[in-house]
Amino acid sequence: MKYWLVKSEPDCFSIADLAKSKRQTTCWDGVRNYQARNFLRDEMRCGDQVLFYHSSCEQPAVMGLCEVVKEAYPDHTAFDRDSDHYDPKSKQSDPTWMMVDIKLVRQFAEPLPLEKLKSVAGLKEMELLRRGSRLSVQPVTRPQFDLILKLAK
DNA sequence: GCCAACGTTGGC
DNA sequence: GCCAACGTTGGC
Repeated sequence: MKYWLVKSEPDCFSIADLAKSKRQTTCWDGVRNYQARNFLRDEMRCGDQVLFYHSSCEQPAVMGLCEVVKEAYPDHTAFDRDSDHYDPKSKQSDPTWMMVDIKLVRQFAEPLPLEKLKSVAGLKEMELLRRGSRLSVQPVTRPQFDLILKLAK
């Protein structure tokens, strides 16, 4: 099993929005970065555990835990002229962009702020904390993942 | 294939 | 709103 962290701007789609979604499940659309796409497409498997992170907001934080419930399939928003994520270069016959479905497992009782993560010795190597890191879908190691769940209690 | 210009991300 | 870091684009 693998472990991941995905970023979302809460103004756009928050963990509360996920909690309100049908079956507490959403398609993770709009990823338009090749490295992130490759993780989604090539490595994410059903049952993988996913940390849900709020970015570009007042308090950037890990908000809860999700899991992958559907593996990669074409991101239809890339074909939609009216979508913010429209990409004319992605063709139905050969889709450039993919998405997975994730389901909420549980929201943390308290957000686990970025500021806190920075102070934890065992998380020094996290991709999230790397200077200039912008990956919106990123792998998390098992020890990092376990530590974050422990901190979230 | 290089690299400057530009656009985006995301913390602060 | 600022700005550093990064990714992409496109001329050459």
